[in-house]
Amino acid sequence: MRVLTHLALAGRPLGVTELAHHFGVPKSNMHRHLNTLVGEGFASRQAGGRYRAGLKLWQLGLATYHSLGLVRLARPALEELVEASEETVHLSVLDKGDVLYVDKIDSPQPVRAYSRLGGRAPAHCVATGKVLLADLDPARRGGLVGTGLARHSSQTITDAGTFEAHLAQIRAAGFATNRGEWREDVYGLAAPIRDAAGTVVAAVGISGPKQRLGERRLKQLTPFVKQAARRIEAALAGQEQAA
Amino acid sequence: MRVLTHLALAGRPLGVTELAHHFGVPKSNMHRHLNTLVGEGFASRQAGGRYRAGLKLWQLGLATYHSLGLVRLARPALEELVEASEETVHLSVLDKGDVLYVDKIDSPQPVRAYSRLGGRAPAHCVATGKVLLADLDPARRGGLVGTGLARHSSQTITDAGTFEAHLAQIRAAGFATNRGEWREDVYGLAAPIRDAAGTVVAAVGISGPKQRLGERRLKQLTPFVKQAARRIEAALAGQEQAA
DNA sequence: TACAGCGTTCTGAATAATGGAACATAGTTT
DNA sequence: AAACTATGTTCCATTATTCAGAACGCTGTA
Repeated sequence: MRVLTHLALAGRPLGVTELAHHFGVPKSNMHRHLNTLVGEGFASRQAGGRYRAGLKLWQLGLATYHSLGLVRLARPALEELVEASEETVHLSVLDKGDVLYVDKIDSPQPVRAYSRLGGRAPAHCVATGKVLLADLDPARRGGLVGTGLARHSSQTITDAGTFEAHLAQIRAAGFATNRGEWREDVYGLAAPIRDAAGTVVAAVGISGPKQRLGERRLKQLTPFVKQAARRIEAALAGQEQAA
Repeated sequence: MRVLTHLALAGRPLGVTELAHHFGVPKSNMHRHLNTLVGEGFASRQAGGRYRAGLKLWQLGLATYHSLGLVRLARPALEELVEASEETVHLSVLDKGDVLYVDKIDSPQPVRAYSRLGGRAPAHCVATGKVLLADLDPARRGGLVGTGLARHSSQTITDAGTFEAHLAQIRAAGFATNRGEWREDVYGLAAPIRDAAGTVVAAVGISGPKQRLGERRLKQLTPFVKQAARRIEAALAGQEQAA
C-alpha cells in the first residue's frame, strides 16, 4: 500500500529499481509487489517496465467521495460564503494529522490563496485544522500531532502548552483564525461543522492574503463563516432524517 | 486490496462480520486486514466498529487522474462534440475488460443516456469499448474478454468468431457503433484516440436513445466523432513535444 | 436473566513473503 | 564492434507472516 501511495503521488511512471531504492528493499521484492498491484488493477505496467498507479484508484476514490454526501450538502453554503467574503472558501476534513481539502471555491479576486482540491496541509497550522483538532479528545490529539508541532513559518505555534491553550480558546469562541502560521502571508478563518451527536466532522473556512484579511475584515467575516457552518449542519441533519 | 475495493464501492460503513461473510474468511482474519487498512490510512474505523474507505483513496485517485493529462487535453474537443451532436459525450479508457468513463458531458436534451463519471461498462458491449478492444493484440484481448462475451441485452454479440470479425470491420472503418448491445434502447458511436506511436489509448464517443440515433443520424454524426478524436490526438501530440 | 449478535484477542499450524544471486535485455562507452 | 553498465525479470531456500478456529468481552434484546 505504501508503494501504491508513492506511485499515485509521483504522478509519473516509476521503474522497479527506483522504487526499490526508495523503500530500501531488493528489486525482486519490489517487482513482485508491483505485479500484485497490477494483478489487482491498482497499477498498470507501461511499455518499458515502468509502472504507474491505475485509474481504479480514481474510480474507488470517486465512489468514496460521493458516498460521503458531505460535499453535495455543503455546496450551496460554500457558494453563499464565497459570494459574501470574496475569498477562497475551503471545506476540510481531518485525515491523520493533516487537513484534506474535500471541496473549495476560488476567490473571484485575482490575488488569492493557492490550494488544490485533494491537497493537504498540517492541521496545526491552518484555521480549519485547528477547529478540527480542538474537538478531539486530548489522547487522540496527542497521537496525531505526535512528535511535535512542526514549524512551517515564523508564526507557527510550536509549543504544546501554548497550542492547547489556543485550542481551548477556539473551543470557547466557536471559530479559529490562522495568521500566517502555514504560509507566511496567508491568513484564514474557519468554523466547525458538527453532526447530530455534536462531534465535529468537518470545517468550513476562508483564506486569503494577509493584506486583505486584516483584523477588522476577519471580525467582519466571522459571522458569515459561522453561518455557513450552521447551514451545512442543517443540511446534514436533514439528510439523516431522510435516511 | 479486495476488501478495500469492496469497501469503496459499498458506499456505506460495513461491519467485520458482514465483510468476513462476503469474502468467506474468518472474522479474526478480516479484522486484521481492516486494521492494516486503517493503519495505512486507506480506511477508517467509525464509532461502533464499522469500517469505511478513507478519503486517502480519493486523494490518491485525484492525483492519478490529474497526472494522466488526457482529460484536460480532451475537454475542448468534448465540448465541441456535445454541441455538434446534442448527445451525451464520453471519454473512455480500457481497464481490465471494462471501459472506464474518465470524462463525460451530458446531453442538453431531456431524454438522455444515463452514465456516471468513474462508472464502468463491459467493453464488448459499448462503442468506445469495442474501439479500444479492436486495437489490442489478439492474445491480450483473449485474456480480457476471457471466459466469454457475457450477454447483457438481446443485441449483445456473444459469439467469439462474430466478435472478431466485427472488430476487424471496426479497425477498417475507424469507428464503432453500438446498437443496444449494453442497454437495449441506448445506441452509441465512438472513434479511437491514438498516441504518437499509433496505439489506441482512449476512445471518444456519444450515446443516446435509439429513437434519436437512427441509421441516418449515426451516419451524419460519424465525421464529428472522428474529428473530435483527431483533435484530441493533436492535443496529445502537442503535449509530448512540450514534455 | 439468559441469550444472540457483534467486534476483538489469542495461539499453533500452514502459508506466503523475503532477499540474495543468477539471468535477460537494452542502451552506452570504450 | 565488443565490453560494460544499467535496467527488468526469474528462481529458490530461509524466514516471518498470515491463517482459521476458539475463546473473550461487550451491547442490545427476548
